Amino acid sequence: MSETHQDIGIGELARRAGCLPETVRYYEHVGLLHETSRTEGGQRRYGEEAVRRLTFIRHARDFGFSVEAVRELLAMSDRPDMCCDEVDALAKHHLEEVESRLQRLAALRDELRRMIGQCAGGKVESCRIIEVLSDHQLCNSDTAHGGAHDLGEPPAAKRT
Amino acid sequence: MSETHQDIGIGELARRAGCLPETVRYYEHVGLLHETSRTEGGQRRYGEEAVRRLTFIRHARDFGFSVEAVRELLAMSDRPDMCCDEVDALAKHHLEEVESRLQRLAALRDELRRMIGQCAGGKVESCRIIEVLSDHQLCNSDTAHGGAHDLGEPPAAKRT
DNA sequence: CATAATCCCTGTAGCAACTACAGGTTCAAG
DNA sequence: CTTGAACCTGTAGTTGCTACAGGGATTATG
Repeated sequence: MSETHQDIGIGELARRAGCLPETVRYYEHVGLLHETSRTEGGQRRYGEEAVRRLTFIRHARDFGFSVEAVRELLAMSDRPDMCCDEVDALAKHHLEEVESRLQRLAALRDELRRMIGQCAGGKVESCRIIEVLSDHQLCNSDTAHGGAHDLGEPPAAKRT
Repeated sequence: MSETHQDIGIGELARRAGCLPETVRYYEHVGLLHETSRTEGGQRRYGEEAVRRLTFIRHARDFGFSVEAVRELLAMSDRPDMCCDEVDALAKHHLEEVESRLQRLAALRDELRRMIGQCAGGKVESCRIIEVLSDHQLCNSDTAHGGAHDLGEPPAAKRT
């Protein structure tokens, strides 16, 4: 029966959405979260609406939507009367990207497997892995893993 | 019959390995490429060895190896007498990461497809996509796409 | 009421792995 | 000798946060 209006702090908000207070301030900074009311001492206070909005953001991010895409999704969900074609288009576009990343990642996996499978375990001198990395010709160019830049490296996600 | 020693510039080197001069300087800065000889005017000159090394680096990066991993691979390929077990281990570890990313990406794709498939195309108000993003309960928690942080967003790769 | 234990504030710097300038120098061709 | 391309260094931007530093606010306890 408490906490119905603007009575939770940034830490509690973050906890409820599964992120850190820093992330909340970051979202405010980049405009995904509106500025909220403050206590006399200047500390942010939030209500249920903020919890929903932040949860939406986190969830969309979990789905791999970029912050820019989330901004658009939020703008759309703020206008319930609008036709959801744009939402649909955004999601479909995102799906295409995910599928393309999947394909290239799968090709990469195959190459890695092949490479590892061919390593006989001797000296580096004759290591198939080093060889393949040295010479592009040696790998299956059909499945062309044409660069992994956009299939993403683990950005070292530490959860405290 | 020319360019056998140290007679190509940074631009040509970059072109041959399929990257930008800035990238070459970056690799030198972080120690993947050794410092090279300079002209009297201070411009870098490279030879075939640099081309091979840079190609190796780019190829390993294309395979998704981090710069740190590439550093290790380079160190190993610099000692041909060593046993290639470590190379093998590094590649296998990388393969595992790729496979785990693949799985999560596939789960994500399934969720996206489901979400999009359920969108009936009316108003945002009743859009299934917005609903799913708003409420985690609505998505298939079994295939738990537990956060896409480490499956990677396109880092906005613009090729000029 | 004092004090300690948390919380929270702003602002800045850092991560990966580059890319993109700005403002100046050098090189190669004509 | 002059033009224009290539090159130099150094710094700032990108994405999406995370991690401080050096304070102030709030809350719980003695």
